[in-house]
Amino acid sequence: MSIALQRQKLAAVPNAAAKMATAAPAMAPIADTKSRILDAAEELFMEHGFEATSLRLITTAAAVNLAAVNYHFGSKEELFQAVFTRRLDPMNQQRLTLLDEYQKAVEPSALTCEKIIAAMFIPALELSRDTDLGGKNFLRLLGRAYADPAPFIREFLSSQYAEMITAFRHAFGRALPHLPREEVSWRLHFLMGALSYTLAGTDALKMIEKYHSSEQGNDALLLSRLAPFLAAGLRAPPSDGV
Amino acid sequence: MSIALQRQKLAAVPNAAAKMATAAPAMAPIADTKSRILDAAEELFMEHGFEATSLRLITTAAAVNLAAVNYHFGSKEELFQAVFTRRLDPMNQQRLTLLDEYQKAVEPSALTCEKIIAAMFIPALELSRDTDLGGKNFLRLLGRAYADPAPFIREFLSSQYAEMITAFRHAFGRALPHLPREEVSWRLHFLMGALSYTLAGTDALKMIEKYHSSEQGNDALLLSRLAPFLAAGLRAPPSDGV
DNA sequence: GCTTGTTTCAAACAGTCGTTTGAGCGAATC
DNA sequence: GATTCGCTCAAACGACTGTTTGAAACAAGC
Repeated sequence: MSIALQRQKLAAVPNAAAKMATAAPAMAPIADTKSRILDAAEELFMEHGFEATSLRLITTAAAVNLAAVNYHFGSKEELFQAVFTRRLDPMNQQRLTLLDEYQKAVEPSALTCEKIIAAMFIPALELSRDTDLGGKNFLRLLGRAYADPAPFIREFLSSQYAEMITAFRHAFGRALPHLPREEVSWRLHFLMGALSYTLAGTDALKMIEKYHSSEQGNDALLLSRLAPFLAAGLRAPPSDGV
Repeated sequence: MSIALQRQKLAAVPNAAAKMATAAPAMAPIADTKSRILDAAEELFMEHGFEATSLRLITTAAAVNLAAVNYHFGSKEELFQAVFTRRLDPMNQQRLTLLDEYQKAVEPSALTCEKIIAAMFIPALELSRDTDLGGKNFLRLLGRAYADPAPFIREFLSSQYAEMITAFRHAFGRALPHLPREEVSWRLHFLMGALSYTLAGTDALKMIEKYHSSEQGNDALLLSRLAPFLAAGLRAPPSDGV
């Protein structure tokens, strides 16, 4: 294992350089091995889960050799994490940027709940709209991962989310000054639940198909349903203890 | 496979009779093989998921022979379903009974959203309070299963839930007559999301520990946080399209 | 042309998986 | 007392798992 990792790490920088050099002159539309593996893994992990997806299934779908996964990523677990970082990192960064942008526009007052919710959702929705490569697949995969108790998944996700959650809890705290901080934490928790469940489940997609047969703007529709529901919940009077 | 199933089905009734006969005179506290398997499976499926939990792990934890699972349940999938039916069936039945009871008390007017939410949550909370055998384990397992895309899990769950969901959608429709039926469906969907995420995640338990160090009535506390949030969301003015 | 370094390949590794088998157990039935 | 029935047991089945290996393929640098 350590040998393979050393191999990969040593290879990393020269590999990237070589990729750039060949990518500039040639306009071959076929993705490189690493990307093909990531794409296939994203879809298959979503479909079958982590444990039930074998490397042979992934490498066959990606049309690469079985050993390529261990060569490029080190292990199956590291491949799984790479699938997440590729999309999650930019998405959470975009959320923070958007939140900051909204905040600056209304300074020095606080943002409305609807605005904060939009800052959380729009990057996720844009990702799912980005159909060039399985955005919807990824959101469903993400929703699955939330419920996965595997330690390496939970630790990885909470570290990826820590910064983003902190910023949004702060924003909601400012938007809801009458609410105890503890209550804010709880409601942010419920909000994340409704969000991940909606984005992850196949039910939401079925409902969209049922009521609005494949028209464009499904994601905007989803937001327009979800935002009023959540904003009203956030603004509810605090519970009076037990 | 079919032979094992026939075996099991033929054995079912005489087995139960023998159990009753031996249980009456002897007061042995050790559960029978079938229950021990279900208990161990419930905890281990929750901890590791379906695919990552091997039958050898389950049978070792239950202190029974490896072949006992296939003998008593037919297959690993059928064991998984048996784990769910044991708790889910009574819980959903209790939800319907409670909803009916509440409804009769206020006839002919409609129930409040809070009452309907309580009818959904109290049976779940009572199950988690039932510490004699892993109630909390089961709710977390259930939350995981919601996000699982395995066809046999999804079909099984939606068939188990169909009757309950229909009844509650009807009740919410009566409680919110000004809301379009489509909007009611969406909000029930979001409600289920916040619920399952809260009950399934380890985060909720951590938050309870953080704010209220292991006092009794955690479940009531959870309900008192969740109900106002959800009820306010349900009563929000309908969204005005996109 | 030769060497170096990066990537791909077929093949094998040592395990684990769910399931099946047939022998054996104790208790109930005739 | 012999037989049947429900149940448990150790052992094995073939299939599949993630990972490793050493040899080729290929392009870049001297």
